This record gives sequence, structure tokens and C-alpha cells, in this order.
Amino acid sequence: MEKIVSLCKRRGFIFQSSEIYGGLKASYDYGPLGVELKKNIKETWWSDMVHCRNDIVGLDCSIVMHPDVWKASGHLAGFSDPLVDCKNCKERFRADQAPRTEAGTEVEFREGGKSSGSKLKGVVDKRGYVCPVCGCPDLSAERQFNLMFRTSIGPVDPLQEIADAAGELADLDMKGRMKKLHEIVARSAVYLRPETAQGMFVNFKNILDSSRVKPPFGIAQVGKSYRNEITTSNLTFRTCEFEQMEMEYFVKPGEDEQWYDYWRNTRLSWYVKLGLSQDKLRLRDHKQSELAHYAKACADIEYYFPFENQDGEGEWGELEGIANRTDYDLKKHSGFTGKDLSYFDPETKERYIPYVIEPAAGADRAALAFLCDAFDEEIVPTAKGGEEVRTVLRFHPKIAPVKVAVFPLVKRDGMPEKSQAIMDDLLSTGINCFYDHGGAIGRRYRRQDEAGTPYCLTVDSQTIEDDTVTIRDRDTMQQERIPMNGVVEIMKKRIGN
RNA sequence: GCGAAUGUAGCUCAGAUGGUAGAGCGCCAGCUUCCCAAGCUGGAUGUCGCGGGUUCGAAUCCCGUCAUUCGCUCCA
Repeated sequence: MEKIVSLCKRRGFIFQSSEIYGGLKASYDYGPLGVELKKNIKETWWSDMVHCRNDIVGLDCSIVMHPDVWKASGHLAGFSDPLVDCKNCKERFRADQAPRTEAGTEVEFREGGKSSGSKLKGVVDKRGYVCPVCGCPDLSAERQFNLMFRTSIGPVDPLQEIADAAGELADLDMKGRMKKLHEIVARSAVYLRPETAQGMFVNFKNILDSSRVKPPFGIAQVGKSYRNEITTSNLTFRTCEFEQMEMEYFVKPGEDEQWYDYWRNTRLSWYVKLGLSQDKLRLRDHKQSELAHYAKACADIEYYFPFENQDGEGEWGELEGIANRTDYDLKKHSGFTGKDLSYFDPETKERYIPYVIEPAAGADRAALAFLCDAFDEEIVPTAKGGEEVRTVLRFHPKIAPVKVAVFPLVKRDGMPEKSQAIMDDLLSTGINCFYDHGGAIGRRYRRQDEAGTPYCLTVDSQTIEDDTVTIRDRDTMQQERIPMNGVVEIMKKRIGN
């Protein structure tokens, strides 16, 4: 994994955000190659989900939505669980999941939370629970960790309103003061969406009325979402700002289970089609206890990332979740707004609230998985008969950032001019290409290998005579000669455009 | 946010006991080179994460802070 991180930075895939200012926790920027990779993934997803089928339409909705959307969806309550720190063993846990013990009971625990150490005694306070790890009742205050990013809309800074109310606040006790502060903040509070899905539910009726769709049909959206994650880790795997590729598929109740199966399989095979190793992919069904409150069933598509854990092994990480969200969301929004979000089938004269099957993928995670999977080091013979390591990113041509590189074998005899002519042809088609005349030819090939460029075209002395060039394959390093004027067609064919 | 470790050139890292910073690779220019990180010559690059303190003097010692990695937790 360190090698991948290093390569990402060296070649311009991923940089740390605001790096010259010392970086910002778990924020990353995509460099010139990274943005191409991620964009290719998103475009392929969009193409496969929206353009290549006639039952799914697209949507691009605002990141900041009406705050009540999040009340209805349950995020405003469910995303803020009171957490408590144990003063004995330093464990942090959720107050609602701690073992209950009656207030006033005297309990025993070990110093530092270890099995050895002197026995200590303590009395459970009025909260009525103890540390789930060491059983200690000496705990910090319950603190809210809001997992949504809150900001305010409107020109008046809520801090100003708080300042104006300072006198009133000073007279209140802590509980009353927090309540009053919440009231003030709530007047202008809005949230950065923690998922794109709610945009599809909120626009369900708009799309139904404007797009001549009928169940089963889907709404797809690609966009940024934000969550204050407690812990972040492993490069772009878990970040506070991330990009989702989500699709909500609305079906008739009773048909939901078959569509759930359909999307599980369809989405898994999508990753395989784009080149992820099948043996590093798995579909993991959630246990009943794992399911979110709104889900009837859920399965994760997981990839075996090379994150090194204690045993030096990799780790399964979620790329995408496929959930049967039932009619939970539409019902909730219907309840909060009083709007009818049911569908009337004119053929069967039936009215129902559709069930929703949701394949929700992380674009950043997909990009990371493709990057990890493409990474390869192989021993190759050198020109001098020795051996060395060749680093190569074996991207599927469809997601490779640069599709083709063009080189003059040497920088004279008209070769640079010929190369430039080929470049002009490629540039005019929009195929992402790259020109390089610096240094030895071998070095240029290897540079492209590290960037994952699937093909290199080289102009040599024979080109000057008969207008053919060599095309070199990234994975096999084999070359063949092709006519110069057929370059664009051959490239289009090979990269699948 | 808690515990532990780390932070020196683009990358990987060296810099015992404090005396104003080094290597390899990469990068740039030129020459050479008809095909896989080749060769030769020359070149550029470091607020030693940031801020403060101790000291005649700090990359080195102390404090704080930011970030990264590994555990706890959560999830796409």
C-alpha cells in the first residue's frame, strides 16, 4: 500500500488537500491523472446506468437541501449518537449501547481496565450504565457528535444572534442554555447532504410527472456527500467529503426481492467487467442485526484492499452497498410534507407506494480499488541482460487516465514532426494522449507504464520511409506495426470508444 | 476524540553524544542512442511539518500544534 500511495503522489494521482498548509485531516485532491481515472469511472457508471438502458433517468440535485429533509430521513436524529469516554480505560462508546446497571449500585472493576491490577470500586451514577469494556462507572459527560456538516443559510451570522441573546442565555442553566442555542441555530441551519439518495426521493414526484416513467424505473445521481466521520483512514477510503454514485430503483411491492437480486448481480459484474480481480471481490450479505432501520435487506460489494493490518494482511472494504430500502423513505417524506408520493398504475388500476432498491457506490473507493488492483510489479530483463522491477498500472483501457502516448524514437530526422502530426490527429478526436520526446525510449515506456497508459506509439526511421508506426502494448510490451493514417481508428477500437 | 508510533530534497531514506544538511533514485538541459528506467556532461531543488522555549549555537533537547500510520468507533 505504501508503494501505491507513493506512486499516487509521484505521478499525480492523489495529493493531500491543502498540503502546503500542512494538510487537512482526511482530505485529498485528485491530480491530473487521478481526476481522469475518477472521471472515467463516473462516466462509465453513468453510461451503463443511464444511457445504455431505458428504465433509468438522471438527476443532479443541490447539496444543501431543506433541513426537514434530514428530519424525515432520520439523519438529523440517527446521525448524532451521544458518546461517552471511560475515565478508567479510555474506551469511547455509545451511551445507548452500554450495559445497564441500576443507579446507586456499587460495582468493581480493575485499574486501567486490565485483568490484572488492583481492584477498584465505584458507584453507578444516575445515568444507570457502566463502561462496556472494563465495567467502570467513572465516565465523562455524554457528548453529541453530529455526523452531518452544519452550516447556515442567509446573510445574518447566527453568532450575531447568539451574541444578542447573551443576556438571556446567562440566566439559564446548562440544559436550558443548550436548548436556547439550538433554537437560535436552527433558524438558519442547513446541512451538507450525508447521502445523495434523499434528492432522488424528494424529486420522485417531479420525475414521475415530467418524464413519462413508470415502475420499475430508476433515478441515478453522481455527486459529493459529506459526513463527519469519527475516524478516517487509508488514503481516500474514508474521508469526510466523498463522491457517491447512487441509483434508486422504484419497483412494485412484491417485486422488490427479484430486483434486489438483479441489482446485486448486475453491480458485482460491473466491477468485474472493468477489470477488478474476481478473487478480490465478494458480495457480503448483511446480518439481520447489521441492517439499518430502513432496510429490509442489504449486501455489500467488497474489495480486498492491500491495507496492511497487524498481521500484514489486506482488508475487505466496502465499495458499494445494495439495499432494499422498502417504501420507508417515500412514506417518510409523504408523512412530513403531506404530499401523495404513491404511484397509480392505469393498467391494473392499482395505487401503491413503490419499494426502492438502492445500489449506492463510492466513486472515490472505486477509484482506489481500481488503482490498487491495477498496481503490479514484475521482474523484467534489462537491455544489458540483468533484471529489474517494472512498475505498471494495468488499468482497463476504458478507465486508464491517458489512452495513448506518442514518441519519436530519437529527436531528429523528422521524427518529432511525424509524431506531432499523429498527436494532432489524436487531439482532434478527444482521445486523451500524451507526447514525450525526453530521454531514452525505454525510460519513456516505463513512465507510461507507471501512469497506466495502455498503448505507446513510436515513430522510427521506418516511419519516414513508409508511414507506419509501432504500437506497443503496456501489458505484454510487444510491438506491432500499424499504418500511421489508421492510428485514430485503431485506437478507438482498442480503447472501446 | 483517546492510546501508540512517525514527520529531513519530487520519492525512499542517512544525519551517536546539540556546532548553521547528505546519499540513491527521479527531475531539467545538452550530447549520444533505431526500441524497454542504457551512457556521458552540466544543472536545479530543502521555511529539516508548523509555532514557541532552553542554549553562544537546535534537524538534534523541552512544550504546544498540525498531519500521517496502527488500534477503538462508524460507514459509501
